[in-house]
Amino acid sequence: MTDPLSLDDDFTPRPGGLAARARASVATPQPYLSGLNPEQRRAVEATDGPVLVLAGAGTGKTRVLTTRIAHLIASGLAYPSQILAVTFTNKAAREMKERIGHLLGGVAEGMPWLGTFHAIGTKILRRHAELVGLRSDFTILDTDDQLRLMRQVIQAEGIDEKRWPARALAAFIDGWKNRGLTPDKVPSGEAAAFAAGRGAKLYAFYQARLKQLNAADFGDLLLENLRLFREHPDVLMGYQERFRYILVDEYQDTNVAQYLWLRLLAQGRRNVACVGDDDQSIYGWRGAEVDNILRFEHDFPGATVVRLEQNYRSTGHILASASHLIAHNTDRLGKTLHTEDEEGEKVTLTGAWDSEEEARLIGEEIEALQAKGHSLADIAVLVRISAQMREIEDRFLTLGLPYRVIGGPRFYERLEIRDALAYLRCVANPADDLAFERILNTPKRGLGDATLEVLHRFARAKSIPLMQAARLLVETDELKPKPRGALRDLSTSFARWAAQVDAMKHNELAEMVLEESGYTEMWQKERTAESAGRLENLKELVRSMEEFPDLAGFLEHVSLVMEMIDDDATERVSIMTLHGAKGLEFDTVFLPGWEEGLFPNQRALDESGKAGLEEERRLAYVGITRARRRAKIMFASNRRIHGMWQSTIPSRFVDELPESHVEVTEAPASFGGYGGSRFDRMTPFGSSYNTPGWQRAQERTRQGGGSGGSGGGFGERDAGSYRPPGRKSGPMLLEGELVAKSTGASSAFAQGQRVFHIKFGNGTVAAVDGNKLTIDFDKAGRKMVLDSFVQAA
DNA sequence: TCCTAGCGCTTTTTT
DNA sequence: AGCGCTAGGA
Repeated sequence: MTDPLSLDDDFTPRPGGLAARARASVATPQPYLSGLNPEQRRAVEATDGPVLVLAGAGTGKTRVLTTRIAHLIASGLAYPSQILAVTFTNKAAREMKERIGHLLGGVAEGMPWLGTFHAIGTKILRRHAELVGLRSDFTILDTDDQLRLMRQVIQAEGIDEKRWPARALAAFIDGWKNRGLTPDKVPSGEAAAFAAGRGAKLYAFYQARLKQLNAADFGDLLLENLRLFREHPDVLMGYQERFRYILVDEYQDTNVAQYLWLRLLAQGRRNVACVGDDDQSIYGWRGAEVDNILRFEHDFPGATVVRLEQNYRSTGHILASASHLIAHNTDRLGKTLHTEDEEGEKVTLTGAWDSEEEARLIGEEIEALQAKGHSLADIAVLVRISAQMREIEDRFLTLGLPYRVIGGPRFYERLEIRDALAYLRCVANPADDLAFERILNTPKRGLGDATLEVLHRFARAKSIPLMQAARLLVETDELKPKPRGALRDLSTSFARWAAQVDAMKHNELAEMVLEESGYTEMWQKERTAESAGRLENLKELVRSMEEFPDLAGFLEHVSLVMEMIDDDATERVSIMTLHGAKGLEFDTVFLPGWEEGLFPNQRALDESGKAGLEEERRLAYVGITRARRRAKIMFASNRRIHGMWQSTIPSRFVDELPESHVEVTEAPASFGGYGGSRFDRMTPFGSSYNTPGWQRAQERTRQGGGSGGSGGGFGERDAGSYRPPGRKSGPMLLEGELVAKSTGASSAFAQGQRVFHIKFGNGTVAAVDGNKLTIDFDKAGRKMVLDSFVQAA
């Protein structure tokens, strides 16, 4: 990367020359600007008015954002405290803070308004909580609490929970909040969709309960901000004044509420810079509005639009493949990425017989890379759905290949951690009913549903929190002696712990609470491998509390930052979903499971049609563009879905890859899934293929297994023996077409014909579509299969 | 109040 | 297949 403006110190500019003028325009040296390409530099220096930066994958998006902030500060346009910079994830926020720190030498700590939408929303809300009916120490509820609360609301309304599950209500309310809708604004049509028209009413009740509990859920962190800004223009104006510059990361992922929030704040000075990539919008299903980015120029007239198209991450073949694929989408602004990098290795495409073999191939390739000195940390396996991970993990476990699953169950979501946190929440905030309810009978103290019911009634009658109700209730004779004693113990314990909040160090207090409540003991008694792990987690929890000033600070961190930083330094292969991979990059990326139904995901197609397909395609684009040097796409012909083996056909995305940038490699023992009878051409006779299954297969082929190419018998898999050592998978292009393409030629099979399939047994052909057969199997039911998989019965 | 067998559901996920 | 929730019995 050369920059015309980064001058050598020895170089003396010719008076009046370009360099001299450039230098003159830059009053102070700005070393942070050097190394930016012209577009990046434009995005950084366009400080006045709205700016939209369309940043393709790997084009230096974060660099532009951080440099822009550094530039604003260094050139005196704003103090760090006058810059609002929002991201979606804590990780992105952390990274940005670090990088700004590097650029400016440690002032990142002075960026109080750099954070996630939710963190900043919380900060603002705490300052003005009383204006929206909360106290400044309000609790932030997680999904679990939310659900429990909604269940209560549904029950209180006498609605059948079977027909109208809390989950569904949660989804509705979430959706409404994502769109910035308060209960009174919910369109009547939608409100009617839940519980026969009572949707909006339930939403209103739920909101009222939140206020009673002095709590906010994630959606509220933004929604209540909107309400605050709308009802109190003076407050809004204060923030408009303060935030001279606003920067937004991943703008394509913003939902309506976030958009409205930004618009309100940006209305003042209009210095808003949004960075995003419409081609990487993959969160439509959770309310993200690609429209926000597509509409930016309309919303902010006179906006400067900068396209970053120079890719610094991937090789030519990888970039070309990704670009060709994404070009099949129609709803996009359109960018043409280019790279100065070499062409590199072609993207590989490999078909496997089934998902087990697919996992095995991945394992083998990784071991081969490892043998060549590649670091496992530079390798990732990206899957469409988490369920795909299991087989891959199993394989890695067998091989002893260290791996790390990213985005799995998170630390703060573990059962024992939530329980422990519930205890701490009760200590910190005795009015936290949801937390109290959670631990009332954990560990078992004989305080079951019956007691809880009494407690609830008592609390409701007196309009007091459960904790207080418990304290009063034990003085009455409403409870039987046994539960009364247990409840008294618990109640006095909490009083004792609460009295220690200011006296003790919070982590020591936590340890004491977990000990005295019998919670630790509960797991100690279990003595299983699992319980040992849980105890370990509890220790880790207490340890991690040290980093925070007090209990309240710790609890806030937990609710907003649902992650723990993993400091394990072992090099590992990363396994994660495609969604989880956004923003990351690896030298080598494996992309298994490119099959119709799985990817593109059938459900996405069913629920969202063309928009769903395009989002799936963007996901594929995100997947490929994570790779720096090697992208390896794979598909299997059989996959276990919900425990049942299913025949699958290759993803349409496979057809959409550009042939000239892709190399089709053969999976040695997988036959089938390919359009023609490649067996005749490909068989490496005289090689070390000599397993019984192989020989039987050869026999059958010689006997003439039908012109569709008989795959029968090739599924024989005696693990380990069929993989000929040392034989390299060779390229395989069939008549210039990628293997998975439908041949268009009609199949040798006819409707009504009896056929045999290695995995599904006998069946009858129900329909023929080119080389795709729909077969009603006697045992396995109806499946769609490529004809190369079956033979005449 | 607790335990367990059986039932139904199953994309993606942040905060 | 596997998990979480619920209902029904001990």
